[in-house]
Amino acid sequence: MPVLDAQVAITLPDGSVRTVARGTTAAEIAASISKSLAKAAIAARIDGQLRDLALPIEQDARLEIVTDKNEADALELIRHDAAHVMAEAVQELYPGTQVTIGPAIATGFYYDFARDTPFTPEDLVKIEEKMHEIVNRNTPFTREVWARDAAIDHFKSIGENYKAEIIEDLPADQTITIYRQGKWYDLCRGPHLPSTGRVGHAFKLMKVAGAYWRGDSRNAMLQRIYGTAWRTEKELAEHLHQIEEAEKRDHRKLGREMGLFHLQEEAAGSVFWHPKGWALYRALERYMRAKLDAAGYVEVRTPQLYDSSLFRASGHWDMYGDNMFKIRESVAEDGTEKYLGVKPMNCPAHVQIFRQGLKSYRDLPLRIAEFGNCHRNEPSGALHGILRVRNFTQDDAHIFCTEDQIPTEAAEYFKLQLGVYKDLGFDKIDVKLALRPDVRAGADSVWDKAEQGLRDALRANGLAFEELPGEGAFYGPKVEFHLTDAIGRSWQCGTLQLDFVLPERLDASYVGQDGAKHRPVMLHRAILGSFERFIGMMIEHYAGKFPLWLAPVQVVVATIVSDADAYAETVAAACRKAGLRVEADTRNEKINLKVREHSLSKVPVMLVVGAREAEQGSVAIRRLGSQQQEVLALADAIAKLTAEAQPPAVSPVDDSTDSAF
RNA sequence: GCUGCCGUAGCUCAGUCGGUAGAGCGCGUCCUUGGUAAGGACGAGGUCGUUGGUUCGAUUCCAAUCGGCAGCACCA
Repeated sequence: MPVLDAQVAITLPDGSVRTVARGTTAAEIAASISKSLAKAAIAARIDGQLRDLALPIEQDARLEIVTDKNEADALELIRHDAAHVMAEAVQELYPGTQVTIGPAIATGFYYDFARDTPFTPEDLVKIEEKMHEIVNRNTPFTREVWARDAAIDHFKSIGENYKAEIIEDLPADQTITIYRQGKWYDLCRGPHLPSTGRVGHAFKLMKVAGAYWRGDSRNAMLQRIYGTAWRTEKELAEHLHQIEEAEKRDHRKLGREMGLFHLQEEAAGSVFWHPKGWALYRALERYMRAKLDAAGYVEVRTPQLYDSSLFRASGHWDMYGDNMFKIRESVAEDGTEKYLGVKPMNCPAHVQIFRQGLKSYRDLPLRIAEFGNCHRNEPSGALHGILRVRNFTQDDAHIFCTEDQIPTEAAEYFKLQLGVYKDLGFDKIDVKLALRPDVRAGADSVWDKAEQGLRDALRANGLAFEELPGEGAFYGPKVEFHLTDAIGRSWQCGTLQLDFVLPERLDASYVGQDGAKHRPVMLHRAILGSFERFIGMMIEHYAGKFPLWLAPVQVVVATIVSDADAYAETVAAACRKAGLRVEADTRNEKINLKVREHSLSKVPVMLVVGAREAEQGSVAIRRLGSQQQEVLALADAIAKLTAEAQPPAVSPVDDSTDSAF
């Protein structure tokens, strides 16, 4: 056994080294540095690991004293401890409730409880009060190491079966630690703050909802209480304010207020696009079509209904049959039923187009695009406004190419896609690579190749990415593009999927230079994802205030006096002729009201006309959000607005694109 | 799909301890012609999500069902 030094060397962040007795705690070292640091200390970072202040240091180490200035660490600790405080509060108020897990999350924490009676909003108020009480008690968190079997037996004996189960499933070499706060204690890996008082009072319980034990829908449903917690009351207030701001942007609310679309129960999960919403949709579609044309895609249109045999062959019938809309077409005399399926994606259809006629390597890459209208029978609980619907249109395309062409095609796609996101107002994009799922088609060697292919393509294009094991599609890995919106929320939109499996299953082939048949590779790709979802997201991103080229109504001509009505119609007609989406507001209302209403409905430009403008043949331009007005001659105003309303840098349509059929 | 909550006028909501309902905004008509974020008066509008049950009587109580909201699960 090696002889242990009685002293250990502690390296502080400033590079200085202190020699202290073995077993000295970080708290003691902080105290030796300064009184104020000892007071501010909430945890320690020992060799990069966040640990308890009270943990004895047994060997040479780098040490950083964590205070609430270290935002990420402080929030993590406060939230995690708030979860413990909440669990204590719940068990104190509602004996018999079992605790399970309670982690810190992005803006707060939650704890899952097993209890037969549902928690009510009134219960949350009581729990919150009790939490404040526990924080005021300021009892220290203390760490204990328990023997595994003893811990299991103990938790079973007090009826905490979920806890016992958690311990049973911990790796054999894991130290079982228990944290105590006064009379209450919980199995926990730690670390924790020095005492409950350090949690502070900047927390609030937000909601209670169901959550499956271990996230598996086959398991019992627990009750999850969510809370938010911050370092200061100010941070808490800011967060609550941000939630209110997000609610104001809700696309369901704005969609109604702006007259864009509606949903109704007779067509749950499908969108009724109103004229204004459809104008927006068409503007986006027109832009996308021009981008695809310029990028050498060919556009197609494929059927909605297919014999089930196609989806059986592709694998979708088995994988996703429960979420497909199926129609029984006939029953044969022997009882055999024949089914049709409404297409839930476009890939098998595009393979059918590829398969028409013999394809040569000279035809590749073949980029088949479709604004593909799909139906998926999403579970009722999944539906959400127009963000998650049962009928949607993908900006879908499948690139049939050779393996050699993958890097170039991927690069072209990245370029196209990042340009589109930029044009649409998004410049923060996170890239993720979703790897093979447990249930999948295709041999592992094929998956190795596909995954590596995407990694290579991402690296070659300088895109940093995070890997997500198990998240890929059943036929191939996928690159996901997550956009960050104006208020910092993340939305998964585009994907690029590399697929060696479907061409095989649906027997797609081309004749190579060697005269033999070869399998093409398929790249599945979408930039927006679906128009419905993307538009919903854009409504929230822009808070309804779209750039001029996308705005559902670009211009409103508003009259001040009814004597200007005829002139207003002239102005509106001229705008319309120039291609602007325009409305004339000649109602017998005051200009104040008109300005207010059109401002609230986010119309970017108002052309105000009164007797003076009618007389001079001019318009007073008033921009949304500005009090300024600019009086211009009608022709000048139209020229100016028309120029501004141009969609961003769309190259002209290239009609010479080779068609393979 | 699961858990919880909810479904009253176009919208936001109040109300009925069981006796068929109200407000504001919006809408219509009229007055007002007003220069950049709400001018005024009057009026119309609801079989209280649907179906069934309990009851003399249900929008109110119960059940089922459909839909919505939050979260979970799912998301080719």
